[in-house]
Amino acid sequence: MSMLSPIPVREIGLKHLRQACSSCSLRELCLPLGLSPDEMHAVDALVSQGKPIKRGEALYRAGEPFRSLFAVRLGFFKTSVVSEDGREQVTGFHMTGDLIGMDAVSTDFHTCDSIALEDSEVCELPFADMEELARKIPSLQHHFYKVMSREIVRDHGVMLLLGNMKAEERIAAFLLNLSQRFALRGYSSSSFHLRMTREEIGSYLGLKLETVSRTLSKFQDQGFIKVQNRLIELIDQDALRHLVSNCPG
Amino acid sequence: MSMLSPIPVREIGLKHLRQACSSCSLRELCLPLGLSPDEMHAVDALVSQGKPIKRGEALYRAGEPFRSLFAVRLGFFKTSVVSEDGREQVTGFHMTGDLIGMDAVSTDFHTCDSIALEDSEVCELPFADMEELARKIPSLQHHFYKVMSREIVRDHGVMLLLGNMKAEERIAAFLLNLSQRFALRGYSSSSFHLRMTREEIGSYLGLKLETVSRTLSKFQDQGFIKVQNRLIELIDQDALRHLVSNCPG
DNA sequence: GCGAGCTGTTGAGCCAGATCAAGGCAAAAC
DNA sequence: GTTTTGCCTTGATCTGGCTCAACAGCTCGC
Repeated sequence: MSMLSPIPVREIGLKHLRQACSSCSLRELCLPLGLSPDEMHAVDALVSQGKPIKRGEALYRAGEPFRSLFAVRLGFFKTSVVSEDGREQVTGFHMTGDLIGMDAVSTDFHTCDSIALEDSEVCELPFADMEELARKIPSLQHHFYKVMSREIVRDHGVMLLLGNMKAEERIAAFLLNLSQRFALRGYSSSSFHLRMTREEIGSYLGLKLETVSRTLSKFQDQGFIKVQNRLIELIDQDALRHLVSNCPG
Repeated sequence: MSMLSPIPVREIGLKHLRQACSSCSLRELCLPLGLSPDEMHAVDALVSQGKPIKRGEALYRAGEPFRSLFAVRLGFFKTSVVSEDGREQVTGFHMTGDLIGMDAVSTDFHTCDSIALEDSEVCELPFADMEELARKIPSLQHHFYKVMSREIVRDHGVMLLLGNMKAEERIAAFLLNLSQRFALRGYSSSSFHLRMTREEIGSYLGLKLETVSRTLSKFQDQGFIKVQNRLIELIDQDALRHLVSNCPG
């Protein structure tokens, strides 16, 4: 809760705080623009809202059968894959409005774990039903193609980061990316709370937690940011941007 | 041409060696199984076959408007993204039967370059038309979701490799992956020709070309493989597999 | 057939980031 | 309110892969 919160709560059932996509302020993040009232209603009928996930709990785990995509309504998730020999790679951090689970379409089983990093709430989009509905609503069909494509593009960006960038550049890029995503959701872009540990940041960026810690301290010494545990304040975003795009030497 | 070649050539037009998906031996790689003859015919009507791309030429480049996905019919491609400051990251190598260009759906512009590493041929799948057809053919709609999802899973695998593995493990994984993909297409899994330079391998794996070269030499010294320029022979696949899954220490 | 580039190999030395180690702090548990 | 536990920071040292450099072998154009 805070700047983003204004999701009007409308009670429909007893068990659920059931709440329609049509009245959700995150609509434009999860769904295509320009749905007619009828179409919107059809979507509402399929999506179940407001499933709570406690901090530390898994929304799903690798190997579980796939049924639904999930939209993060509130909170923060990490997704990660684990190799046979037990090494974890965080593949993404996901916040309000993000759609997750697309990797599971390929095999009908989830291929990664999705863990809540704070108390969260998700909406469930049964994929088979959505696919059927998408056949009647071209923009919905296209939307899902787009969402998956966007994930591919994002992954390519991470590959670029992991394959080419130095520790400082990675961290700077990471902070700027978070900042931008918070801004897009109406939160402050210059001051935010990290939901993940240094180790999780490191796993995502291909670094050890000590390197993450040291680099943040260094940025603080240089006056680029202020770090206080998980509270980050960006003081000089331009300096960070400069680091990301000018480092190659 | 060689073991995979038996695509019967059937002339339809004068300009094109037009050839139907319905009679293409790669069908099961590009298209869903179980299409009816009518459905197959509808697909044939949309897909234009046999566009040749010379070695070194671009199939498309980042920034170009998106119109179609492409199926590699013959040959070998690399795709790569370039950062603002000019660093290249190879995001994938693509061979016969692979579908490429999915990243472009998100913005309607291509986000990466696709370069032929040998003389190649592609089929063009106009995406808007395919989407429309997919509304009438559920399995086709699902197929494209699956293909994109598979790309996401693959990318997560690369992220794991780039984030966690050592040089030797990366190279071993790379060789095994190529081997497996050649096998799937009816080529030898133990002896193949690399279509890419050491530098391109390095870019894909987040290593410098010297490291790639050294590691291949080392594997040869250890008797795991035989290297003769771009010709690779896998002598002891188990040793390579062992490297990939047992290295963490 | 011959020279000019690419492409690949190998060596020597160096450095960014990993590893190992020791504490400190803050929130949760008891 | 104290202990526990997990998370973070910082220092010292080590090393895998990078950098720089020299050269060898192919391939392609002429």
